[in-house]
Amino acid sequence: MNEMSFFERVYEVARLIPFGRVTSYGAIAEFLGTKGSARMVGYAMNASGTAQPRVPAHRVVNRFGMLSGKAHFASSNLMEEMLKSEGIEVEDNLVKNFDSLFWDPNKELAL
DNA sequence: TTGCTGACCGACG
DNA sequence: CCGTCGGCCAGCA
Repeated sequence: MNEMSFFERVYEVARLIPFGRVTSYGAIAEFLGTKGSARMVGYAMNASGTAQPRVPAHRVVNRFGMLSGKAHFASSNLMEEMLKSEGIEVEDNLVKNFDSLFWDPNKELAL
């Protein structure tokens, strides 16, 4: 469970996101120890489409709870639909109750 | 090999 | 308040 590439580590954390919860790129980056490299997390998500098992990239949003990566899904509305499917309310590309739904790996996992 | 890019974040004016 | 810029660093041409 090591020797994994940066991408795989991102996927690992992303898969740990509970159903109906969301987290941010920065939170994952911080958990991985590369806080300033939140962009890498997003970049990793870009390749998550080929990763297996599938990574719930739709549960990963930016710091404001905005669906910044929705444009990278198969359909522009797919991300929002998936979130709604989990009971997450989305309005104008923004996750409602983001503060309540926010899942911080640093806190929840807290090794 | 070097350089550009990027699903972000925080700081600065 | 709002727009702009730099930094972070792993992939890819």
